Amino acid sequence: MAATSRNALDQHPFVARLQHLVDLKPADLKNLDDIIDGEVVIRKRRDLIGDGYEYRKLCFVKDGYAVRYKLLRNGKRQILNVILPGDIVGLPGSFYERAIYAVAATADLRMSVCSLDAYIHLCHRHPQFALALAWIAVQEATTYAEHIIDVGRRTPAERLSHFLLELHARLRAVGRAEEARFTLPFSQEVIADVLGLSVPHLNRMMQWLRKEKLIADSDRVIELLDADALQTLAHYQPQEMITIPRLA
Amino acid sequence: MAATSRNALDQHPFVARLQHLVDLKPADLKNLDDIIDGEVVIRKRRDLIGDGYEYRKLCFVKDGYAVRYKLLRNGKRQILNVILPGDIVGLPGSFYERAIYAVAATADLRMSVCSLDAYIHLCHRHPQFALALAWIAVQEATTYAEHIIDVGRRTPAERLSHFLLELHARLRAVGRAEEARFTLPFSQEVIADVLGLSVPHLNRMMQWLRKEKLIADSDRVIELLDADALQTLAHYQPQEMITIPRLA
DNA sequence: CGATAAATTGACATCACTCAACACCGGTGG
DNA sequence: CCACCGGTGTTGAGTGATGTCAATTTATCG
Repeated sequence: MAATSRNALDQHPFVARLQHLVDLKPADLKNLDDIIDGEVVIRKRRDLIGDGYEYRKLCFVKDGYAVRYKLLRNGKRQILNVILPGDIVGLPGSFYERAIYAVAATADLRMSVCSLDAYIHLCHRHPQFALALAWIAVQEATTYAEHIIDVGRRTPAERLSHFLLELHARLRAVGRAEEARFTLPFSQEVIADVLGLSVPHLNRMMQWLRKEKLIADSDRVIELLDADALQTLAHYQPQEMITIPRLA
Repeated sequence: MAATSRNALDQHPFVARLQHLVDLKPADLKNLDDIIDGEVVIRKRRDLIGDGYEYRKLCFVKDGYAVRYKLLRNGKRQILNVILPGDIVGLPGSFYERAIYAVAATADLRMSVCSLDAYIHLCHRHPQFALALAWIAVQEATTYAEHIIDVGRRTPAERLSHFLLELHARLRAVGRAEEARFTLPFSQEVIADVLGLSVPHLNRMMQWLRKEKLIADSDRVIELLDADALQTLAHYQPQEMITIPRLA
């Protein structure tokens, strides 16, 4: 796989994301490409990591969508975050003795896979990959932090607005959304489980946003009619991460 | 400060935590010690990082307690997590253009401070520090993830149980708790803002746990009377992180 | 065109919030 | 030594938001 093409990773949304954080030279990309074991495809509605299983890989999502979640005894499900192109599957699961959360594809998923060991080996030789990993983990933690605020203290309408804005920003960062419009890759059931709401109530909030002329949607295409008002409502503020300083 | 004693960091709870993750030699500790700028003390009830300020330091908590939080327009506060000895202040704040969350001491706080730049410089020379940072960020993300499940899908009683169990485990890891007993370093107002509950309701849940003989408490000393039942109730499961693999 | 998933609607019950008031404690200054 | 005060914990009454549990319509996909 490492040799399918000279620049196998060039189009990879994960690489695009990395290059936002740190300056990578072609040689670095080659190093990364060398530890990729291959490509994996997971069909929609399939579980890819089961809660409690041992897993020790990193998967860089090339295309498709998934959710990381936990199922409780009473049948309730909490989705921790949605996984988009450019994200890593296996974080945090691969860093624990056994995976603590499950991951399920919500749309056919294509990923480049490498073993965690190989990646860490690479980190020892090229510390910028270790720093990149740290940066991405911090970013992940920040996404989770906003999510805590959502379910803890934002009203349902605020939560939904916040979710839509953040999703839009993340999709836009990997070229999957237009200026004020994007295709929702998730069902209302999924979104309800992200936001800790019941499906009927989520549906009502969706209608409310439409009634208030904040969004319009048909099928799964969302249009942000008044992004400013949405941002105010949601207490949303875009967060600019610093880039990784170069060696002095 | 770097030279106050030959082993200035020996007793440091952050170092204890590091050594759980990776094998550090005395020379490594010396390297870490060398970039420490000094020690800082923050008095109880003082804000140490303000939301929106630029901050570019890492503070390793030696002693004391704090909370990381966000204030919303309507006056509501969501606490993202509680900060204990061994934790890092400045994560994730220092990785963004401007801090996104505020941090306030809830008890007098002593910390060793270094600049983020210096730490990253160290990472380039000694990649295991970069990996350690990644590991800690992943750990942070995991704590946040459990917190999402708390506020999203656990009932108030389950949340509180989960919080107490997790706090106990984290305190125990740094020698601040006994087998089944610990001193709660936070007021009910703080805990309510952690768990997304109102103070009166949190209070009632506390009473319920007492009534059910799951905990006993006087002053701020909590006794876990039936840890098994608490764990079941809370869907709590201890999470074992893997250690950072050594270079082959 | 049938089958399955997704979105929508409505009636109803209840959990948890709001807004009080009050008890208790330790410290502090008169 | 006592009065005051802020912080903390506790209690109660009332209510509205949000979940539950359907039924029903609409989309999607073989």
